[in-house]
Amino acid sequence: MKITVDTIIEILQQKSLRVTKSRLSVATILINCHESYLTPEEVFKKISKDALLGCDQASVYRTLATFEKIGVVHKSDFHKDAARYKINERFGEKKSHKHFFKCIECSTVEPFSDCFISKKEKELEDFGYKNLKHHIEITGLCPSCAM
Amino acid sequence: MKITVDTIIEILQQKSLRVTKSRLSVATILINCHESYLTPEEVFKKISKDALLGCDQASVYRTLATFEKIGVVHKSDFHKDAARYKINERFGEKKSHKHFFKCIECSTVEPFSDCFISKKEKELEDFGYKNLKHHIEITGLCPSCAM
DNA sequence: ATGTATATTGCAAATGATTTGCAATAGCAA
DNA sequence: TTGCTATTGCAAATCATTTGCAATATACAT
Repeated sequence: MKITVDTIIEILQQKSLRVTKSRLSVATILINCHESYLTPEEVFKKISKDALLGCDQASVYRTLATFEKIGVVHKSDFHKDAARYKINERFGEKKSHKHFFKCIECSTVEPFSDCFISKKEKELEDFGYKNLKHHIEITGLCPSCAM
Repeated sequence: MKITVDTIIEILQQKSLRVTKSRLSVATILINCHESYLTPEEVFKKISKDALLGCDQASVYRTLATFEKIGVVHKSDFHKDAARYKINERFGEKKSHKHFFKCIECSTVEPFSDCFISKKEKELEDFGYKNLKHHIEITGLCPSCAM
């Protein structure tokens, strides 16, 4: 099933976590931005712009950490400036992931598709590892910086 | 060839970068710790303990950035708390890389071998990308946290 | 060797993301 | 509605990293 705010409410209740305005606000923003990773600050700004939503910046951080723990979002540490979070589109079904290329000269970050790691994950799962997500970084010089 | 302090001196001169006490100090520490990734702070502390070496903490950061730019070290952004640097054992010959597994519960980080990404890198090289290095992260729950 | 130009350093202060303490508040179960 | 306590908002604290700037050291030409 595709994740919705209602799904998140259910998951919170199931884990005995309270359904609060802060959590609903963060959930709403993440679900409306399903296509991209957002920094905590971006989430906070989007919430602040919406009259129906509201959440303190510190609580955005706390909520994102909670959401990561319960598997609702995927956290990426690749961008050094700030963490990025993205909703797990298909919570409980499939793992979401993204691959990036980062140029060490101009810092351009661009995503690319294709994935060779699923095999490794299956291996780890056999050893008892769970909820695996992966992330591949390739750094180097992009064509324009390489010239 | 295996990299040495002398190799680094040559590379610096070749790039018209000055050979300074700070750079030699950082180079010495990195080469003596070829087995592991070090944070800038760890590099700084090791330098401070050695009577023959010396470098301000800010210069450790500047030097590591310089070394990354000229390809002498590999920088890893995987650990969120601080960046990690490791000497490129075989500068100019082969790319170095490391794969990690990080448990989102206990934060244990453990390396694993095997690499599936070389193919993707070759593809990127055909498009003009250069000096490619890669890094694979798998996060999730390790066996003891998964129980 | 000596002088010169400037890259690099050390120091201290600034930055900026993230975390934390704590009192006030709001979910939720009874 | 009441009571318990998880969660919040606010402000201050943290902590890795960066930066401005004057002092210094390196590399190169004389």
